[in-house]
Amino acid sequence: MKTALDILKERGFIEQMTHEEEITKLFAEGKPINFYIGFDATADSLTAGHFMTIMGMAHLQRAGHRPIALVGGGTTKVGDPSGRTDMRKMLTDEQIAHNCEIFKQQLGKFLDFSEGKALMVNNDDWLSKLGYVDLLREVGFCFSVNRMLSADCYKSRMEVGLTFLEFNYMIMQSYDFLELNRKYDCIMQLGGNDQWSNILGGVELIRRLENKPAFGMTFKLLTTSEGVKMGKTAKGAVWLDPNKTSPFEFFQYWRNIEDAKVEECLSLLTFLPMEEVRRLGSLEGSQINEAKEILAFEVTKIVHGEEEAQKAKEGARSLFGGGADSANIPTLEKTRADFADGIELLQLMVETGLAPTKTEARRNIEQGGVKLGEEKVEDVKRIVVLADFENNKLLIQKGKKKFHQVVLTD
RNA sequence: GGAGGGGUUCCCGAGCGGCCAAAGGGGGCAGACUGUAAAUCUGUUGCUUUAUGCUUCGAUGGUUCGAAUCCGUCUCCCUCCA
Repeated sequence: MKTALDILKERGFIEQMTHEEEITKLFAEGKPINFYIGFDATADSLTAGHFMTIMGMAHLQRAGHRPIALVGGGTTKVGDPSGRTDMRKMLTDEQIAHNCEIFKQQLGKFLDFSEGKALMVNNDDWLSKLGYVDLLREVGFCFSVNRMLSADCYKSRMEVGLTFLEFNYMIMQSYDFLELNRKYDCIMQLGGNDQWSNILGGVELIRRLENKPAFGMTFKLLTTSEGVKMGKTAKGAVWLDPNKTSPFEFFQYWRNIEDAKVEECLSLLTFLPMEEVRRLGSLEGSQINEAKEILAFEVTKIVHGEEEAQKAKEGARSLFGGGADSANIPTLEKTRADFADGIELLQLMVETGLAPTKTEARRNIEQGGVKLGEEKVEDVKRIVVLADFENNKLLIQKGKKKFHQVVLTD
């Protein structure tokens, strides 16, 4: 009988764990385990980066364990220095509270919170109430500054500077674990591998203070083969909020994943059985495109629902397959009156977001990268007029993969 | 608190009175090659009404025909001392 741990291991989630033998035994007993993962509310949406972690939680929940999703309203006020070479921008309390609300809603889509099958907490509830001296006396003596400084998450900051505020982050996170342990009997903390030292802090704190077992595990971080964190683009993160990253863009992100990462992504980001994952991952040459499409579809389905995933898939197929059905690609609505005198193509490209500025749009045209429908645009000063539309639609293509359509609405 | 060093375009980093919209690298974008992949090669990379145009080199005030470059003030960061 496979334990939840076996499943996570088989799918390649696990990077490190604190007490492997004990953890293995614990899972083998089959009793529900209360575990937690924290999400700091640094932005107004979760990202693709969080998604993998959430999948880990979902697998554990499916196996009967109880996740505690912790939203870091309090820790965000401090700012995690892990993996950063500069200090985080300070957010206002209102922004943080706002972000927390959004995180809660989004998390609710991926985990089953009914009938106490999962819990949602906000560490601001207790961290903000801590008294400085009380905290120092309660947990301060458990932390060795020498050891903290040697922790990985602070190393990168030793040269450029680390503020006392950030230095305390580890203590805050450790305190969270202690609090959850006391209140909800939470005995395990998971997180991305960059959280390893923060997690260790909590595990050791509980073991010392409560004299009880506590465990930590970290998940592998998804990176491209160059080692760049996956889920990031030049424009920023790939968001789970459809208003920040449209389902179509989201789909395309995974559709364009590099060959070498297909199997890993299928395994970590979908619920497909492992035999299927391995079969798809072993496809070679252009056949691997089939696997990429399945990956993109499955991930989009989990995040945005089956309907949106289907639309994105069809939209992509028609665009790249040369079909004419462009119903599901990003659209800009315009009225006929807007085109009375025609509109500069440069202007339209900026409005659709295909180019950030007119200069950039001009450059794209000069370099031969812009198409109107089937026509390659040669003239930088091209004016778009009603006659360019077909069935009230006009497709603008920039480069090979960026499409946007303008639709006339009257 | 004292003494030094520094803040340059998305990032790193040169420039130290005109030849600077600012070297080089990274990243991005476009083109070629392809499989909506990777690698490679080429071009490009402040903005606009493309011009002997406009706005940029931490902020501000000055010197100068002319300042990223010199001077004053402010601000932030780093190192050493206390």
